Amino acid sequence: MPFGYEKFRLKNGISPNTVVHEVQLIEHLLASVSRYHNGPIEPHEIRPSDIQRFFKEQRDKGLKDNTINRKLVFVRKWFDYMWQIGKIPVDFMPKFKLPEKLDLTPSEIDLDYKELLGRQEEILQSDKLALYAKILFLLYMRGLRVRDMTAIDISRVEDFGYKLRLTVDKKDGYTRPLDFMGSEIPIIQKGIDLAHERGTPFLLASKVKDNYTEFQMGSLSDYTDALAELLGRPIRSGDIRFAYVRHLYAEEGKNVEEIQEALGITLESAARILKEALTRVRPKKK
DNA sequence: AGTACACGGGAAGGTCACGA
DNA sequence: TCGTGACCTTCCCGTGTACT
Repeated sequence: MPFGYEKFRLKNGISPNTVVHEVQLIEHLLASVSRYHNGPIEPHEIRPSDIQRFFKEQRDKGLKDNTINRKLVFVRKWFDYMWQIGKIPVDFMPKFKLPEKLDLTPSEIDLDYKELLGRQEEILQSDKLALYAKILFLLYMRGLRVRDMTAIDISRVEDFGYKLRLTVDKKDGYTRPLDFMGSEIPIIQKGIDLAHERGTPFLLASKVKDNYTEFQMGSLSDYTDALAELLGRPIRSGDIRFAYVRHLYAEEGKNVEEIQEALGITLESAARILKEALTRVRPKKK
């Protein structure tokens, strides 16, 4: 809405979800500045001090540095657009600095992959957990990112008898083989059967207006909450992903190339993730 | 190698349909 | 009509990758 920004962003292929947040932030900013000046303000009248004040307000609300940083980026982006379309004569945002430096260092991950693995059987056999919760657990444990879980195609399954292989086409174009063995097989098989029954190609599906579509993000918490309760710890794909990579390296002795292969990512990504995994993940010491 | 950036993950909580 | 599960919305913010 702010001066055609929404359309502009959408036209540039930015996902609607993101645009909504960007626009919202800009609207908040404009409202805040106008409130302070006791009346509507034109974009070219906005001063760096207005931005400073806005972010002080944001900070006082208790927002984390990362959020501040992200919002700062949104504001920058909008100013650049406003400058491009000639609505403001000068764009001061590239030089804009907040009074305090933002702390963007990621937190430590307190997670022992081996311990989690030790509880897998309990999860798979639990009669308290829905099928999807069990399938999700298996996917999480393989270090999948959620966005790669939501559209797993069951037609890409191979049955080797002793193992079931699902080939996942990831959103970034790479593919990722997932092998399931032993007691994992009946769980995945049930998921595949259910998908067939529902007439959908997705291992995990959601019903939207009487049609089964790819899994909806919002349903995720139903299952991860149940898992979290049983395990007594939150289930976050990022954390488990890092713990998994650390496990592959430190416990299974895999090298970077093998990790790259296992995750279906580039070598650079594998190296970076491994580095971060080794610095951030703290498995329990007994 | 460090920083900037794009945008997707996920927590919280709401709504709605359905069966007991 | 109450509980439950499936789906949906909103908002905060962390992660992966591109850029310099």
